[in-house]
Amino acid sequence: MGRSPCCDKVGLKKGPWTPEEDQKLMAYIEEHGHGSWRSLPTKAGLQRCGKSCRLRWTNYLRPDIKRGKFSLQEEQTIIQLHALLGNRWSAIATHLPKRTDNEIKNYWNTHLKKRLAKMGIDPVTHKPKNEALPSSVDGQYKSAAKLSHMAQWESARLEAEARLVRESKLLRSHSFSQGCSSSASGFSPVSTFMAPGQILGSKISGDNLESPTSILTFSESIPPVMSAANTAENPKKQTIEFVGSSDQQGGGNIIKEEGHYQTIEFVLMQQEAEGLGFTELLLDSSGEQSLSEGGNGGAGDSDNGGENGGRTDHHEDNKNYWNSILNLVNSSPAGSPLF
DNA sequence: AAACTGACCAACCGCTTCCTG
DNA sequence: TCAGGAAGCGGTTGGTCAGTT
Repeated sequence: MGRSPCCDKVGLKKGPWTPEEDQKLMAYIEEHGHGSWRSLPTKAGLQRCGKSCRLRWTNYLRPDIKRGKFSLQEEQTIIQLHALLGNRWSAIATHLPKRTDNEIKNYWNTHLKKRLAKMGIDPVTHKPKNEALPSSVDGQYKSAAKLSHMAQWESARLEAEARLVRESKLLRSHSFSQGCSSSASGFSPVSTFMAPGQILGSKISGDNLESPTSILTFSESIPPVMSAANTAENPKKQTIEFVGSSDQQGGGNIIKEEGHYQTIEFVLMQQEAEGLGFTELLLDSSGEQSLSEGGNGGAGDSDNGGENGGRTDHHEDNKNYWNSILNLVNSSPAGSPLF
């Protein structure tokens, strides 16, 4: 595209931020908001480029950032979401409140990726490294298909969320107010994972805005992301309803394709029937056994009595893969290296 | 005590996407 | 519809520090 680097101007400082610079930036944003990042440094009296200011603010100075070690649940969430979404750090970060995409990315690269690699799991594909990719094993395909559907769904949903946020900004700026068809339960139509009202890391309070392209309607608010405990202890009725027409992207992937709709509906019905949360559904990719069932999943899981003793086909491998991830995180205190 | 090594993470770079005129 | 600017995003780099030799 040939865009000129924003930090090329002479006199602009690079490198680590000093406490004084931090102070200036925070003071300015607290008073004026960030506004245009490009013009901010001049106004705030900083010898930095706008990009650097934005990064410093979003990754470090923002008051709603949680720093420090990742909890067990956060690790679990990252691994699961990475399996679904790949390196879409910002998308993953939307499900980890108070964590930045940069922090998650760093944590993945320095901790989680290595753990998976040492387990013999390809951190990119989340498959055992020695597993031949083409496989005709029925169960594996089913699992893969299910995951794939969920990934598509999640991907489309994220795009819809982004669009919704943009629309909400637009609506606000035009003082446009319109009745919202979302249920009075306080459900924010944007997320199956986030806390109600929390959109892409920011809060939209009060007004439940409706996406013109797709609406996910849940009978109740969905518990925060990947809260296995929440979903397991408190399985809630979840129904999905797509309303309206699709546009050219995002949610259209789902709404246009009847088959996907039905798949999602089916999966959620199944989930509901089994009392499983999304986490369990994901982890229990074979659909045969819930990982959250206490303690059976240890190293001895593969010789779990009964089925075809000693058989290690792809189906089994696939199932055990997700078991192993959860066992890994569960058996390892957060922050203590396993290997 | 010094040199070396590896882990960690803040910050940068450059590409992509979005927005606006 | 298009071009250019602004912001977002993910990959990568480089500085710092702790542990080891």
